[in-house]
Amino acid sequence: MEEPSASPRRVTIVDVARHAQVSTTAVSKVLRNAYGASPEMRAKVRRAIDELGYRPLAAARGLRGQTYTIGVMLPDIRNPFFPEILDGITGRLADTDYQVLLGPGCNGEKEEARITEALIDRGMDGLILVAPVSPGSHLEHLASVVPTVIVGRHGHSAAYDTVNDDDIAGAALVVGHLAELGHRRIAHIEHRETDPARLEEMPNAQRAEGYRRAMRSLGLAGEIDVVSTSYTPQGGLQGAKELLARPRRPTAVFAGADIVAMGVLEAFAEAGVCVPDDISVAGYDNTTFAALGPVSLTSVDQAGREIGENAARLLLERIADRNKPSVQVRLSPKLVPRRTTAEPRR
Amino acid sequence: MEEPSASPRRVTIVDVARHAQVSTTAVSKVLRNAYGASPEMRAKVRRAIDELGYRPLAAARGLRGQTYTIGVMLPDIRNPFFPEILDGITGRLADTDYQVLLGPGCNGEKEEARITEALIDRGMDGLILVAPVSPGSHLEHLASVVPTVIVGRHGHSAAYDTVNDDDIAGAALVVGHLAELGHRRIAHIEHRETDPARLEEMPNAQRAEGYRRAMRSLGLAGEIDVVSTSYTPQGGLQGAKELLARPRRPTAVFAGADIVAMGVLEAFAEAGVCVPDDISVAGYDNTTFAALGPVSLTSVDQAGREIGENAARLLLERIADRNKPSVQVRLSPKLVPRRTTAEPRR
DNA sequence: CGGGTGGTGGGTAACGTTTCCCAATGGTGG
DNA sequence: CCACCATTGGGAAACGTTACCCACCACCCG
Repeated sequence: MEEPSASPRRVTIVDVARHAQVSTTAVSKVLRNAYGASPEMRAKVRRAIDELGYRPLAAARGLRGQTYTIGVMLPDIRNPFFPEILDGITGRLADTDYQVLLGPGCNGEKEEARITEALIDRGMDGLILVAPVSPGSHLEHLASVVPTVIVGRHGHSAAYDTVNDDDIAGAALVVGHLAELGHRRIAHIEHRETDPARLEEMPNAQRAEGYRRAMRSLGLAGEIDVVSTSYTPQGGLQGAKELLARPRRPTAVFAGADIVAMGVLEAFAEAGVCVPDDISVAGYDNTTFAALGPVSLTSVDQAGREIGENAARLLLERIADRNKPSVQVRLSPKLVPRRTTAEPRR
Repeated sequence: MEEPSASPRRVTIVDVARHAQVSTTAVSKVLRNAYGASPEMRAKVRRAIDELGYRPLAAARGLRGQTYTIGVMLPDIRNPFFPEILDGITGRLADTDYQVLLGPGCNGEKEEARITEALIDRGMDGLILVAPVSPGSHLEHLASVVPTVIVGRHGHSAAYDTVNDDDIAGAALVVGHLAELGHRRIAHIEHRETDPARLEEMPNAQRAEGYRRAMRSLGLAGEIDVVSTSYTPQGGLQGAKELLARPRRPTAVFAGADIVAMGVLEAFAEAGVCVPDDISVAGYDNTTFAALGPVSLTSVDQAGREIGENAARLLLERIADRNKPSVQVRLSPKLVPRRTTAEPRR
């Protein structure tokens, strides 16, 4: 009696070698485009590969050489900004042998460490970490084990490359836009940052700092009003409620991220506050959500695709030469004014 | 002269064995909770593992046994419904040794095949495919190679388990709700399905079929009006424009997915059509977007978390026993009425 | 004509883990 | 007291691929 679906043993490099009447070494050389194989040999081996439908097993490759796999970690799969970055990464990697795998959403330092370790254990050739919250020392450690690119986190290291958007400038764009419309009482909702070490490195902290600086430079230092919650719709909801409870309500709210603005808009709708007639609202990230008709949220565009492309490019370069000097790429944000911001009511 | 950051060789099972003064076999047994190790031995080995900070290398494990990795493929990372499923999966797997990795977004059969193959090449112990578009024969092939669970696709097989929501019933909920409000001219925007083989299996086709059946059973067969586009905001935009151009405009639109409804709402806003005063709009999936204040979209809840939990559970069972009979789980949808649906204007 | 030299091809030992076996021990029932 | 068994431990051969090195063959140059 035979197993009904006894999976037929996988085709290996040995089968290919036998079929093509060459050595396994030769097949391996062809697979890796390595030196030492004549054109005729290459053609013969490739034919055998096609005829047998051979596919190299990443696990076995990883034991000696590379797995041709890049691990990507996104902090929050729900934030519609991150898929843009991912598109940029996969786009840049599309015509290489590399394949991207994603670690699933994670929140918190502990979970993040678990996932980065899992990615390393699974033999990733390189890591792209988007807005990681781990302390810099841990990032350095990771980078010493495997080529790494850090996206969306300021502060740099000789061990890894970084790709960033200028969040200080982005915040200034928003504040400038609102001030130009005539607003003075401009409030900001930030993502609470407790760790002093991260205070300078995280984009959320930079946006808050950019807000403060811009307010000061416009002579609005006295109007600075920051609410600390989190970069989630719930954070926006809560922040907006706090602002509505102020004795002197702000006339404009700069939410640190579009998903925060989502919560803000919801809170205002519930409270019967009209946007932009009663209060203007601006977000950050220019997600697809912001562009949407019924929302039409003023936001800041970060060119997520470009960020991802740069990250992938730098990672490939670092995989090729692990000792190359580290690179910092900084891109510039653009304001996208829409219908949630307008002149304040007189 | 020494390398500045010459990555210190990884700790292996051999190091652990030496440190604990036992054989590598013994360490392996402890790692896998296998038979043949006394409690004292286990304690001794575990101590050595902790002291050395040993972590097993998945690639090496995969060569003989398991990699303790589950591959998940989502069709569209931008559709906010899918993270719910993912949460269910990771939740169910949280206190096991298994780790989830995601294949990045894919569209089209070819891309899907590439990613599933890449996941298999990378030694996944099991696959969870969400709403795959590949032909059934390809799914059977995959399932013969590696334990597989198919989510969100009707039609079953002895080779794999399935988890579904009853899309026919869900569509009926929406149509029933709109009819009860007094609507008769209820249109539907579907995701175009060209392949006849998939016509019965894909959720989008089932929703369209459910719409038709519900219309007929309510005596509204003459009012059936289906526009075929795609499950994207752009698809909704285009579909809505087509409907607005009808000589007799519908009074209600049932979009096959919330992201489609996003586009519909945008088109209506642009055209100055008021929702729900002029036209009612309903979606499907009950995404976080639908719940949002300024949107408040009537939708159908699919219990994505529960879907994911079931998928993960079934996959673990199938990994444990590859020859167990296949299981089909079917969950029931729930209507969530919100502010985009109302009585038609007289 | 001897000895480099550059272009080919292959043999073999890793890589880190698990699986398959066998050995030793001590207890147990006939 | 002998066979048998259950328990505990380890040796060694896989798993599929790549890295390292050596052999061979022309060919060219002095």
